[in-house]
Amino acid sequence: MGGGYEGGKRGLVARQNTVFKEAYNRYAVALRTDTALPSEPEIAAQLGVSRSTARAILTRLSEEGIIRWNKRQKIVLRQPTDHDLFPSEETDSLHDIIERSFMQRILADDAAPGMQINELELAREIGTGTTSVREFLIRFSRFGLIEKRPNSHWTLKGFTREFALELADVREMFELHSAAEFGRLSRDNQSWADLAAIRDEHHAMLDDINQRFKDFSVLDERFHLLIHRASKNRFIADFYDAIAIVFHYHYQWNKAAARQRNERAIYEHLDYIAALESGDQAAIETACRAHLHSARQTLLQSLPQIATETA
Amino acid sequence: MGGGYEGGKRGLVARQNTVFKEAYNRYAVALRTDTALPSEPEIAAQLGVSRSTARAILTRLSEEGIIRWNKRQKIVLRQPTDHDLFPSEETDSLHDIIERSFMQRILADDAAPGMQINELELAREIGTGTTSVREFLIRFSRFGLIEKRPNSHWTLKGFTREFALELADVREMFELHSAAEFGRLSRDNQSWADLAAIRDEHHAMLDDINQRFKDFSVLDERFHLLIHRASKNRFIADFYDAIAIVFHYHYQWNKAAARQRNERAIYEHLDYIAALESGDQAAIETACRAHLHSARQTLLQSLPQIATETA
DNA sequence: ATTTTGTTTTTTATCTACAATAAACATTTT
DNA sequence: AAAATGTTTATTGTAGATAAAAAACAAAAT
Repeated sequence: MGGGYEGGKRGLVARQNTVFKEAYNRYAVALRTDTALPSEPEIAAQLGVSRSTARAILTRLSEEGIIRWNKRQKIVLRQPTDHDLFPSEETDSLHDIIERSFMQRILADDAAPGMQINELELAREIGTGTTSVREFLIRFSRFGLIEKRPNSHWTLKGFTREFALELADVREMFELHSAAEFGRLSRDNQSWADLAAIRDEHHAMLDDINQRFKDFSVLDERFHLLIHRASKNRFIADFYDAIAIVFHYHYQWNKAAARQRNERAIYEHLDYIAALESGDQAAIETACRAHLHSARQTLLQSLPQIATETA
Repeated sequence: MGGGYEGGKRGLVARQNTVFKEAYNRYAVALRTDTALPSEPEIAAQLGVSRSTARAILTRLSEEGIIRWNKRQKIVLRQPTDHDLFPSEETDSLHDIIERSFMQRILADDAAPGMQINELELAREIGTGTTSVREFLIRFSRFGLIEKRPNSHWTLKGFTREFALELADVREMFELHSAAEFGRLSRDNQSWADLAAIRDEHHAMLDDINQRFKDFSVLDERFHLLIHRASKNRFIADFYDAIAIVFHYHYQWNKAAARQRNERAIYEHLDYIAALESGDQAAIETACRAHLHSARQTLLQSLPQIATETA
């Protein structure tokens, strides 16, 4: 018996076992016939879940005849098939479902700044309870795209020109600070190796730019994240997390001129990386400013042309 | 009948009518015998509540014999006494109660960094439901003093030296930016008048420093808030809101050397204000840096001497 | 003695319900 | 006609309940 890890229909149940299902899928696809599995605590650590969840996974694998399990002996009997896995709709965490659904709505063209957001309506549309939606909105409010008046509704402030400018200003302050800190890291710091690896990936992407320009945003995020981590400042790190999420969704729906824009950004990154590696603070600042300036232009150009915030 | 605005004991009821009670008190104390009261929408606007709540207030005032109410005619019959008002425990919003209670706990000496925070325990201690505590913690997490691992507990990161240094770094970046923006405001902007008023208040406080040094923190907050508003940047404004709350509670429990510290800060503010009024960007930067430097020292000295964050 | 498994307890995540509050609609008064 | 009052409806804020997931405790195996 799985001890409480039974399935159920969304909306009728206190909590979905998405952690279990997602981890089950992850573990199942990595199984190889005839191998022996490690101890329960080790499996739990590998998957990043508790031992209770790891045991639930083993229980189900055993029930499905994928492994033979007897105390310490856990042997893979057969390779799991696609049929054995949980469908992807059941493995997404509720938070991710709400986030995706909400971002689609607010980045859609008909979401006008000033529009009010209704918790119950949103919950019904997503097929979830109001508490989860509320908590999501509270967390999301730190990104500055929505705002609430107490005892009243949330208001969509929107992805406007004002928002983009305010975001760019803070981003520039933070990145100049972080880049300077990065330049001061001792040469045996792991970050230098990571930077070199990212540099090489930029070159590789450039060699095949026509095919790969769509992968740039992931690389871009990793690069800037690496720089921001050097500042060892939780406020800067948090802010960059926020930026990354907003950009992730924003650029997903705004792919105009991506190839040219990305190619240019790659060259700027390479200059920026060279400056960092030189350790020359003046050169770092110059390259950082140059890149930030064009990143700001890119951001402004990607905005819907009408959106101007209403007070 | 108040139409749903009946009282009840906390914990047995879906929602406390603190908005009503707080607004009732606020309105009652301002009443003057024999005056006539304005229309319902106007009362609602004065109090910053909905007309429904305003009507509930009028209903109760009428029931208590404080006013005579007949449609448009609302006449004050007698001055309300202290006995007519709701006790202060019933007028605090749940959010404020949780905030106060939580800040007391985490700034108490026995709250060690790394300690885990239990939602249910906290809710029981405060006498509230878990949902409200959860939502509070989510909102509070933006201040960087607590952190959560999903599906697991919150961890107290604590008011440590690392926290203070990271806070000070961001604060300095933001304030230098805001001060420069302030210097660029056109001379007819309202902020210049506000600044002059605050300057005068500094002088007044200095004249009577032995009595009034305890009021400095309120003035300090207003001064810096005014400067930050000049940047018109939501991220900067939000960050300063966070700082203000943290400082409010922190300095409330750390009053050591307040007189001398505050007197020095007043002089620095006056230099800073003079620089702003001069409009000379170099002078502004110098005065701003000088004040921020000593504010950082003050903050570091106010820390509990042991607290060093554990990874 | 330490690690692993077996079992129980604690805590979080989420749903639902309902009073407080806001907002909308309808009627009356100026 | 515009503004005020009267009435109804919609929405938010909070408590309480419960399954999932984590964590703690206990027994067994190396």
